[in-house]
Amino acid sequence: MVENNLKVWPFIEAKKLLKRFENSKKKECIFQTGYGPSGLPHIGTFGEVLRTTMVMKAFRYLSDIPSKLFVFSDDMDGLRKVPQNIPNQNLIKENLEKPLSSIPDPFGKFKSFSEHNNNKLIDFLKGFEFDFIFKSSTEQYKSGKFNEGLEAIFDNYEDICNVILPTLGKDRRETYSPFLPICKSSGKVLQVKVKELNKSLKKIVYFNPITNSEEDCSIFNGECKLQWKVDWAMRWYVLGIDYEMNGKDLIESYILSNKITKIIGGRSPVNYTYELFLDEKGEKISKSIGNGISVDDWLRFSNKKSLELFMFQNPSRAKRLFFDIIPKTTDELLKLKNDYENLPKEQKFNSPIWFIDEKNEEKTPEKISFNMILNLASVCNAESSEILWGFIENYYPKIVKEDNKLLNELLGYGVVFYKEFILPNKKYRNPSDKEKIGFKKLIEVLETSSTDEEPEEIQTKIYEIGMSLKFENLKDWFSAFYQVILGQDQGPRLGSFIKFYGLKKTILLLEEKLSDEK
RNA sequence: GCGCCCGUAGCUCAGUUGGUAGAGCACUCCCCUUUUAAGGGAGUUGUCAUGAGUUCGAGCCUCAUCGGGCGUGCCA
Repeated sequence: MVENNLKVWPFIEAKKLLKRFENSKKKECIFQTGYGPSGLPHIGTFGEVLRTTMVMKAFRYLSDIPSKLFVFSDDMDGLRKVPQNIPNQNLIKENLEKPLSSIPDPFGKFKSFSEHNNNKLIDFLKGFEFDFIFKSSTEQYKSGKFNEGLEAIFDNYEDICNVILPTLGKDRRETYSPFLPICKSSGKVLQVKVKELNKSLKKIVYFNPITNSEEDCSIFNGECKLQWKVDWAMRWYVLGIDYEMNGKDLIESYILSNKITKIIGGRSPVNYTYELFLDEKGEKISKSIGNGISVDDWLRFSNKKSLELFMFQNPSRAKRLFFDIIPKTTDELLKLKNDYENLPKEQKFNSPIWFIDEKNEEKTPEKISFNMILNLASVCNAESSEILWGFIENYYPKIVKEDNKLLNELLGYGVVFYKEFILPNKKYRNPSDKEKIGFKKLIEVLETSSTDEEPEEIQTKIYEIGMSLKFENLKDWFSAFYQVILGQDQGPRLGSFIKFYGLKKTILLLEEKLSDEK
């Protein structure tokens, strides 16, 4: 059997699901990932959706059972703190503790804060062409779709409390309730003790500190929501979730939700715990601290596929997420892509490429690595990818631009890298009188040169200027160009540089530096 | 205190079911060079955190110790 050779983690996960379906009458396999819309989607959200999608892909290969992915937004949750990265902070402050879907959009574009963030998430995920169905918690509650599950929780109220209460601290134990009523006068999510269950009317009775009176509310149709761990269990139960992964920080929550699911007669999904992302110092990445790097950061310096590769590798191992791994991962991607074609068919399934870029249409010349491109960008004033392309073409004369879309893309990232990290750190020194004469001569020579000239010819002309000025060490003449004109100690071969940078542009650059001098 | 994860070359990390320790970067040398390397080739680098145990054989399995991270309140 081919299946025995499928050893990468998404296939191992998919096989667990196959086993689950052996004794099940279920006709559909549902995957779920969760998202808290109090902030914008971050790299953890992305990783979870991507990795779940990879399991789904493996499952679809192994099984004919239809499958779908729910991306569930907890937009019924009360907002506890004002996020620091948004406008109209006062507006949010006035609406704290209300469900996210009842808080106005501080950006003024949508009906609510959560709708804004939900839309950001959907756009974000669509940008990666994920195949998913979005689910809003608020919508599920208010439409009554959760009623069946809410009733199951209500009917097992005591058993559930007996599971949760021992895990809570003393203070919280006093106020805990699986049901959190939504205050009818203030709209806030109330964390209050339930005094009584009205079993015939399916209502809860509680003391509302806002109105200072005893009130009741139905458990149905969004009049109250469930506390998180119970909510998770109820959601598995009602939506029939078969697979959900979570970060290591949620292990305890999963165990509890698992117990609750059993109590209400459900079956917990197959679960996979992935490790958290760490920053450069080895500490947990957190949205509020802002350490580590974001999806956007990554995509400024490399492509989506490299980020996907990073997410594929070793989810069960804590990984440090900082800038240096971007070029590294990109080069691994290039290598894997180049190797993929020659893999025996059964080995292809174990390659990350099968999961992230099965068609694998775009490849790069074997000898060119992303690290090399970045080095190249840092030495040759890479203001545009055209300049980089010139150097590459010079080195690999047979290369055809139209056939190397991916390479071109990478050159673009090289330019970004140059502008971001190299350009701001440049230090230009003033030329000596002798060097000034040399540069003026160089301008004259370039002005009379044809644009057809080969790099070698230009190189010879520069060399001759150096000779005519009798530099003690000819190297100093070339160094002067790097230090005065390019703002760095070393650089590319000048003949090539001027050719690819452009004669006219080089003249302008020289004139600019000569007149800038103070 | 308890639970889980991690500790492999100077740095960042791979090491599949136990079978002679690997890669990239860095470093050294050579090639290429009418100044250079961004390139090509060769080379150096390890008490696999420590100590014991199981085994013919341990980076991998077991136990203990040390060091780091996360969880163990609330919230999600």
